[in-house]
Amino acid sequence: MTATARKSFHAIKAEMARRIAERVWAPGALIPGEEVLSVEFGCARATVNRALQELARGGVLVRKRKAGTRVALHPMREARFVIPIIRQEIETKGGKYQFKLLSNQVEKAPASITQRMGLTKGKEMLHVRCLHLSDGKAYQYEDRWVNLDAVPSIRGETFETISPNEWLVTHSPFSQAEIVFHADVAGAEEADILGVAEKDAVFIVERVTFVPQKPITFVRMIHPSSHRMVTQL
Amino acid sequence: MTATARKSFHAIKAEMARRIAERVWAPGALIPGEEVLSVEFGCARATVNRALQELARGGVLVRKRKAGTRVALHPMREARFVIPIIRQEIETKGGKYQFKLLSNQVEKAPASITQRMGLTKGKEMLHVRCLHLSDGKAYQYEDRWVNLDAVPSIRGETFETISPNEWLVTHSPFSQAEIVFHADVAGAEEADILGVAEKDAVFIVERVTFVPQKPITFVRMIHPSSHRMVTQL
DNA sequence: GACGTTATTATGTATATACATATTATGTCA
DNA sequence: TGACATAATATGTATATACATAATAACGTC
Repeated sequence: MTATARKSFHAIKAEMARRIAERVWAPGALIPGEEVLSVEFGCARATVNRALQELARGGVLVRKRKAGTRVALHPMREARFVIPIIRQEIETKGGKYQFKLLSNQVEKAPASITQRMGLTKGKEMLHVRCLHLSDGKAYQYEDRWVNLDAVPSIRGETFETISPNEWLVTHSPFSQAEIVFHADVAGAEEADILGVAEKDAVFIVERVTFVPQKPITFVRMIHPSSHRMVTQL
Repeated sequence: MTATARKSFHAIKAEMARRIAERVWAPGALIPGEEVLSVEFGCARATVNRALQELARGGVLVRKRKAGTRVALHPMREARFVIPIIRQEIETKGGKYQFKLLSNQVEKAPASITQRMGLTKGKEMLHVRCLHLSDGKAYQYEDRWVNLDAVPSIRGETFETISPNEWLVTHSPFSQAEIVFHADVAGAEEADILGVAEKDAVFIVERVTFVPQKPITFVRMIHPSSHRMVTQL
């Protein structure tokens, strides 16, 4: 008991999660303070604190100084999913990854893009379009605009061996992003590229990445309706 | 300096995040050890450890015992979104929430449902369908199946004042869930209920919740194509 | 009783220390 | 040289202690 039985915060966290799941600690109820729990679990307060903080960050507990800790009334639990680079995503699913460059040129960006990135209308940007395939089948159509002021060195890149996705990941810093998911019907061009029927449903992910005050890239990723985005919690 | 300048792990984390974002610490590079960093930042190793651990959990760092800490080569950053209860989601967006119960009865569940939940084929389950509205406009069509063995007390509920969503959140435990997002075209019934054209795109979220070994509920939530799911990271 | 001040209290964070654990590097022996 | 035991090392975790901070409760004044 003195040697082996050092309680880890993992065990304590799990036990507390169990109590919440099984309603030993009901939603909205105030749970014992850290001091009390540390005595109950036979460990230091810091250990209980770590367990409680992690649960609070997961959204199942709500903590307030002086007021104490209570079980979240509406467990607005957070779903977390990883946003891997597309090649990894495909290879993880067991597919053979390939990509096809469709176009790569500097153009005046349409208002819908510049507005989204907070840039001046009609700005010249790099426009790259490519198709990512899994086992030879269209998996994602990527339509990307890159702010050349932020990443000037991308200008000469041919993207023959590396996708714009990976190039940016390894060559450009970024610290913030906004991601939007939605559904739409495929336009004529999209349908043609993805090899689906026009007006078929598509799953769209749009992402703007930037460092503070400086937009880097806007990308619109379009998946056929067979695509599933899955997460566990 | 002695009193005020106690470095918080927040500040250290931010500084390290900056170094990663600005490529002072390049992708794949090994960064200094905790001991070294604690000297540099003038704080305890535990403080550096906490900052490093949080960054590692966010996916921008990869840590391995003995091997050290390095900047993630492919920042598989995780997007985290909160899954609030639908009423909160609508009210947060500034809409007036209402819901309409469409049906509520015990039926034999179709194979697609029982299979998804790991239950025996043809099992009797509670089938509840309802429509959530924002400012009077269809926002989400909810089609739910509840395992009566897991939540027997739901049998008598009329859902006149509370939605099945909220009822379950407050009356049923759950510890795990699987969530799937995808796009599809609206079927005739869905289109009718949501008030959109048939074959229009819809955004679908499906969720199975369960406690270990015991499925609780399967819900299919269908949004019109105007729906946007947004997250920042 | 309304209102502002002060005490109290639970959580939040920092620190020094100690030991645990995983993994790599090294050294020894056949 | 190769296999295997051993040492070295960076991170992982626990603990006691101390102080910071936010929010409530208690109190006293007007």
